Amino acid sequence: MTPLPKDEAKRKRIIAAAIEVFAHDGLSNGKIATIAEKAGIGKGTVYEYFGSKEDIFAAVFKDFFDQMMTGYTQLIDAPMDPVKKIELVFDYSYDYLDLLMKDKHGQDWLIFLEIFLQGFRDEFKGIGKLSFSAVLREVYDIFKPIVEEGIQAGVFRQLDPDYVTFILFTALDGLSIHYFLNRDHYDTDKLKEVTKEIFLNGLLQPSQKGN
Amino acid sequence: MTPLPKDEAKRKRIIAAAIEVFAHDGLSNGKIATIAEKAGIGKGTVYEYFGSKEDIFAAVFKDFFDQMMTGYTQLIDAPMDPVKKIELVFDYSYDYLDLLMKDKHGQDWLIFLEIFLQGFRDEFKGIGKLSFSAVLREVYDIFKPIVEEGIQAGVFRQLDPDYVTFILFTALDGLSIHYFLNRDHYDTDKLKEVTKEIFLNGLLQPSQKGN
Amino acid sequence: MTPLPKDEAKRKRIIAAAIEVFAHDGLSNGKIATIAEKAGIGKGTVYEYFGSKEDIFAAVFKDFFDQMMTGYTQLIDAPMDPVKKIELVFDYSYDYLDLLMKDKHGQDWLIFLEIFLQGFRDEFKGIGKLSFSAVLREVYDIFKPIVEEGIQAGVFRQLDPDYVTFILFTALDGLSIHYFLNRDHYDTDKLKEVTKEIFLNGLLQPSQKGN
Amino acid sequence: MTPLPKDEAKRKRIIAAAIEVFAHDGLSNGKIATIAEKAGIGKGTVYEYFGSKEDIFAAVFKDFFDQMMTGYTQLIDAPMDPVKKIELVFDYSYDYLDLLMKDKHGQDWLIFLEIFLQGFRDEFKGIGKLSFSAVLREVYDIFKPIVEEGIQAGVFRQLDPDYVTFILFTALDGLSIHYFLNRDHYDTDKLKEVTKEIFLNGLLQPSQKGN
DNA sequence: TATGAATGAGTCTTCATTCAT
DNA sequence: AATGAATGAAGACTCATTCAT
Repeated sequence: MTPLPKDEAKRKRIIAAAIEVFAHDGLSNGKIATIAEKAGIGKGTVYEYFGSKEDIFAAVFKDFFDQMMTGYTQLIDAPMDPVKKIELVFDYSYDYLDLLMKDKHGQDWLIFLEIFLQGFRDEFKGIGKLSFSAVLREVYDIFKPIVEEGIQAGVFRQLDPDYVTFILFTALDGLSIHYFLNRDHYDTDKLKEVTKEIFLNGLLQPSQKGN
Repeated sequence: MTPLPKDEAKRKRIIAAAIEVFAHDGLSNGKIATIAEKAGIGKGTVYEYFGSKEDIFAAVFKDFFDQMMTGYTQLIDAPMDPVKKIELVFDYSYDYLDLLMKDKHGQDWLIFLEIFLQGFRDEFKGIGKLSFSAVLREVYDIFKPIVEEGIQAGVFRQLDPDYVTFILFTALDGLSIHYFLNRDHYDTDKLKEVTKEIFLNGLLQPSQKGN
Repeated sequence: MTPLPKDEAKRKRIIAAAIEVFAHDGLSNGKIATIAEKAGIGKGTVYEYFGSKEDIFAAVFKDFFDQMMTGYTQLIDAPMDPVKKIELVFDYSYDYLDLLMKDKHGQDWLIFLEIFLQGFRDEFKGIGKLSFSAVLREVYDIFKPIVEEGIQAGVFRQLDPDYVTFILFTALDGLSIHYFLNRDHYDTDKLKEVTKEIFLNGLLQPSQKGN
Repeated sequence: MTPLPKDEAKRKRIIAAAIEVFAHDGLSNGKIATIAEKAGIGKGTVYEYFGSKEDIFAAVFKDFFDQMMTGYTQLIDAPMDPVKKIELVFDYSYDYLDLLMKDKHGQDWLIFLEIFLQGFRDEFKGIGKLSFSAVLREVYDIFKPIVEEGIQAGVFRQLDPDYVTFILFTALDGLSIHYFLNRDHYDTDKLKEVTKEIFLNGLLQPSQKGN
């Protein structure tokens, strides 16, 4: 169904255009015609690279997802003590969003949520091809090694690592979204400090305090 | 344009139907005709109560928002020490979602996000009538008194209450969404415990530990 | 799927317009927009009466079919000796086409063939909802009683009535189509005479000749 | 526009592919891309051999027409008495269709009708390049010599040969189409017998009976 | 006040055809 | 001569909204 990509650069251009258009107009309101125009190609050409609008959603999602995860996995895979990693993870979340927003189309990030929502609904109805909840759990698991390492080293409180990971990542997710929506109203450095103060103290063994 | 509702019960029925329909089909795919049918009225009648589909979005949003906030404000206004309040706020978040999901249409909650997204996009484009970021900051502020009280009483760490509030609420928001999407995979009581363990320790003065 | 007809007269008007349009432009090339325009209604209204273009094909087919068959069945059900009936059936075929062609849109008749062709192809592919070969055999059977009566009365040759019926009707069908395509080149009365001369002599017992 | 074919074998392959595709999908739904693929060539190459889709229709029509007529003309040109010829013509019609249907793509025959229909419509609108009614009359005329010979020899009834020819051929055409659509329901040999019984008796002088 | 028939702007998608390689 | 990537005109169908009853 989905045709094989002939020209990878053009495919990227379509995805970039799609992100812009969907971010500006919404998933439903974003028109294929606009995407084509913005990508500088004919309307029909879009269908040489993607089988349908929905396929574009999927590609956009994957693009965003991969890009975002790359940063985290690099952090997590680095040889470093878990406390430092946690700090970096939090810092990175803010920095990544700042980096995004420096870009002309930083707010494009929001369609990630919209695609996710739609995908989740489809999954719920049994229509979806992708299990978004499974994707989610995969994401949590990326952070689990840090937590496990910290707990095993006796640096973090002795809590169930699955639960701690869930709480950490999802809190971080909430933080990110709202920071994204409100970044003008907060000082990033101060926010970073307070965030780390709260989460590290929440996480660390009492004896470790003073860190 | 939007005529005053003559029959408040019917208006409620339309909103309820709209929530169901939008939750199942999405904001764009949800049809006025389906809403009318589910509400047991004629298609044209919907327009006697709402000026447009977008007005229904707004009404649905307000309905959800008010309902959700009511619970929190009751907690917050109660005479109680701030530590206890924070605990209750976290517990309530999980309980509220559990309560929602017991209902046949628990997942309807998700459209809240979708409406928010659309509203935010409109705001960004300067089209929106409502400032969703202002709404957001109002929400944060609901929680600020607890934080301020705790800090002033010397029970919470001496941090900027605005920042603490932001972090607390937005973390809670992330927690809630992901709990909603994954509640089958976690034991609620255990999750409550670990959540409170982390956040309270993150919040409380070292001397208060053991509380 | 197919909505219930609200206004039977309007439904008829749509069918009439569809016949005209399809006859002029072909099944595939005939546009819903043109049909609507010719019927004096909006494009969307067509879909209030028919679920899809294909549904219109079916309705047009049924309309034609019923109309054509009505004439034949009246003939066949009349109390009359079989020889006379056969004569009338042949005469009627020519007369009916002449009648059609007197009408401004006589050539519209041709789409009957096209719908039939498409339906038959769909049946072949297992897609079709209607079995066109079954319809065909039903049609043959309408004529069988005349043949059976003539054979039993000893007026027609002693041949298998199923085969005689098939040959008679299908020959008549070929005659009709070609007459339709070439009527300007033949004198109808003379054609009627020769047709009857050949078919009656082919059908009648030798002793009956001179009839 | 239509370039001269360079490779006659390839041209034939395209026509063969086109027949298959059109027969399976219909004239409008049959795609050039599918034809090219089935012919084992590139899409663009089709246009090296045919100027347009419509040109392919014409080529397909001609191919079919020539093939079908070849059989008849061979029969008709053979030195043989007219009664025998008529018998052979009828037999041949059934045999030819049986032969076609033994082939994997026997039903491809139907597109002949569809092309004819479209051509006739174009002729009616004054667009067509070919006069399909003229083609038709040419076909009738192929059979006329047999009829004339039989009448002149006093073997056939003394009727206008033009009319007899028209009736014979068009009846034969109807017979063929319906036989094609229903051949599973009839015994071919029996059908041949009854057909000849009826048509020969209809045609022959009474004194010739028993022939 | 309630209705639902009518509407047409709007959008995805298809595919014959072109043309640079 | 052969190709297939690119194209955009075209068309079925949807659905929010209107308005006569």
